[in-house]
Amino acid sequence: MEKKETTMETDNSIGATTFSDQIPTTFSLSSIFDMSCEGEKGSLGIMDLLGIQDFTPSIFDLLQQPSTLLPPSPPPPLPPTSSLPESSEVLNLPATPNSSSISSSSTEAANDEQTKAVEEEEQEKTKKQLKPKKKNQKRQREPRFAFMTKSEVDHLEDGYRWRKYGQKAVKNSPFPRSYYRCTSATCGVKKRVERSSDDPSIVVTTYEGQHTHPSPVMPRGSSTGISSDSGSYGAAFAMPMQLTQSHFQQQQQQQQPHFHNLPPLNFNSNISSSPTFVQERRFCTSAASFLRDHGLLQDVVPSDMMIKKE
DNA sequence: CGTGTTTGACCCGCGC
DNA sequence: GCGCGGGTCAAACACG
Repeated sequence: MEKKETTMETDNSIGATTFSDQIPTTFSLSSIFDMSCEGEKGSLGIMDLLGIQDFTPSIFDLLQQPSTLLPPSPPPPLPPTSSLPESSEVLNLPATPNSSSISSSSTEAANDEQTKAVEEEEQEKTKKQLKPKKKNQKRQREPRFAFMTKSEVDHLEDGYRWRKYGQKAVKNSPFPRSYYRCTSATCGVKKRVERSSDDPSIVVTTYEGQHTHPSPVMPRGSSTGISSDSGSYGAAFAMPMQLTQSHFQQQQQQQQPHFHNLPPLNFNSNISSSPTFVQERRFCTSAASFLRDHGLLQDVVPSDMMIKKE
């Protein structure tokens, strides 16, 4: 296709370079939970799943009642998780995000070799039948996590480098959905970014997959950065933290030597005093309920931030 | 030149 | 089986 003058000035094309100028003055992360229940056909209902109508009226009111941030419906029933790769979608159980025993990580590692073999077989088969660029293999679903972020920018800086590989119009929404992929060659993490049609100030970011590498953006993040054992959970959970830190970096125009990828739910006291972080803590509260079964969590999350969701 | 974005085409899964 | 819509690909392009 002949590319004409690219006059696309979509507000979602904000790059990392311009992001710093558009840091939201108010950043309110509202909720996070498993999006694995999101069906292929139902992805359009993200807002519904997220209960954004309930969210919209007053995030702060809701923040006063963390329990209201929980998904309106209980987590989807877990199909028997055999070693089949298709089960990856249901692996986003409340696995320990900050421990190496994360189930999705180990399971995925175990599945990886099996799935690779299967994939190669299928690819070889289908290569002859289909265009090389297309794969006939069953699409595998990584664990997904969605954030609702009150922000003016769509693409939130989360410490990783992303390459946009697609943009689609969303049905019943004036805002497009953008597809990003981690630029690391070995990392297949993707994320989707879309704006709520109900409340344009709300950005829904959905992470899919696990980072297999530390954050490349953070200068000293390798030691405590998000590694394979935290994966997407880490990315997902660290994102608001990083944004918060980035936010304050922008505000204070100074470098913080500890600025790096934080492990999930590793609350850094240096930023915990900020008003924004209070919101982040609320966010993490919601996340805590999400991860309620994991021992290490109690070590880093104050008990009053934990929610029993039964 | 390397990296990231744009965008139309294509594939695939699902509902009817 | 067909159509719709979500998701992905990849060439062309933009930019530093």
